[in-house]
Amino acid sequence: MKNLYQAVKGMADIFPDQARKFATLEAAARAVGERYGYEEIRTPLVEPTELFARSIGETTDIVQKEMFSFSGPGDKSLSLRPEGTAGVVRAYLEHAVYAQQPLVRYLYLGPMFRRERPQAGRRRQFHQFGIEALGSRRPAIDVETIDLLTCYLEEVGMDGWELGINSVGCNRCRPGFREELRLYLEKRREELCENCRSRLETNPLRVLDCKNPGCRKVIEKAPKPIDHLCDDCASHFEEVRALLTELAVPFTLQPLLVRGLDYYTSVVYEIYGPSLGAQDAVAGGGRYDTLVEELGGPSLGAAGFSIGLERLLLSLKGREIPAPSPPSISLYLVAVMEEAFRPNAVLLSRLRRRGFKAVMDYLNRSLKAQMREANKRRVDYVLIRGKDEMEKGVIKLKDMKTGEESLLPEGEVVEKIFME
RNA sequence: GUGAGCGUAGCUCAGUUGGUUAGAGCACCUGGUUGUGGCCCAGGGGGUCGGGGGUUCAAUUCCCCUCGCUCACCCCA
Repeated sequence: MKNLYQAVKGMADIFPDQARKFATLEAAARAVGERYGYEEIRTPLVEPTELFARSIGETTDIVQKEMFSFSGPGDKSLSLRPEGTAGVVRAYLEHAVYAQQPLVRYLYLGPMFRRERPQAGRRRQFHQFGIEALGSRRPAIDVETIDLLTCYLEEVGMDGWELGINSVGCNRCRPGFREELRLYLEKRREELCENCRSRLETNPLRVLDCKNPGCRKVIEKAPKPIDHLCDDCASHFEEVRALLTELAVPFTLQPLLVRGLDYYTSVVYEIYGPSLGAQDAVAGGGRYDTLVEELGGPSLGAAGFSIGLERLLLSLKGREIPAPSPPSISLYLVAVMEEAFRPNAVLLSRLRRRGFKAVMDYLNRSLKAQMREANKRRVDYVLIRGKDEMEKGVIKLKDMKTGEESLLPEGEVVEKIFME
């Protein structure tokens, strides 16, 4: 058979094997989130393109070339969300949550979309778990989110991660720094890659992040944001580091760390995973103290992070990821003859409602084939109903581990299983 | 957007220096017990060798184009 259709490039089908793992990561996210007081919020997958352009930044790669955009009603441009923060802040403002609660903690889970060329650890549709704390400027909130993140990593069994942090300054100190950096880079313009030359005009901070060897050399001696912080930013960053140290959360200062989303201010950080190769950033986050106001809301502090589930799974590869729910006793119902099919179907429903994991055959297969299937499914018990059982008004219960069989009235099946 | 690699069965892959019915392992189905699983045995289904064009008596194999996938750059989760 030839396939008439195939999945859109970069959009993966997630089959049960893999879906189980996602479910586990998601369950852990909610569990850890709850302990820290973060509650789930679900916002639309589609938002006005302008929302993303305003928040993430007009000049960022994400906005300039990675969004799935299309025209909605009234020719208004809409986009599939490339990240989660913009939508959460939009919802927060639209419903004036700030007027009801001075500090809110949100958690979100779901697919994000970016139109990049797919490769290891990168899909066009990928999944993130994210956290947003809106309403406080205290360094302790930054630390709370980082603490939550590292707690989550521990919870899902990841080790070998590294936390890199930096401060990129706020609206007060950044413009001055940006200009100083721009002047410095301008002088050595010839040594920069083409990409960085255009960044010079649009977003000079991004040059610090360039991996091009030529640019690296220029960057070495470039002014760093951390040396140009205003007093507020400097003391904020100091407090964050002090608290992290006190909590024994290991981190390294990375003066060149600048995030690719423009809304970040002050403290930023990334988690690097082991054995991830080129795409080693598993999670990223930071503070965004001006975004809420820029989107038309009150002036208040906020911080958050997001973690990529596909990448987390990649760095967890080879590791046991526990099933999200404890396995229950499993049964397989065998009908030896057509007349047994209906009573089995009825019993099947009853057993399921009693909490058993139970299935039966719907392909009119032979007894042998049904037994094979039961075995393949590794069920604990098989219930067999054929001519003999029908006549005697009983059903045969077979313990697949021991091979032991017993005849008993249907009503006693449940008791019998629990007794053993 | 740029570069590289790869497309043979559901999966993992062999093979064809151009030549009749293209193979293996796993998976799937049936049977070996008139009503019983695993192991074993026997048999079976399933491929226009990614698609199109060219060269040739003959192409899955050679050439060209195209599509798809993967990886890397870029950027990010």
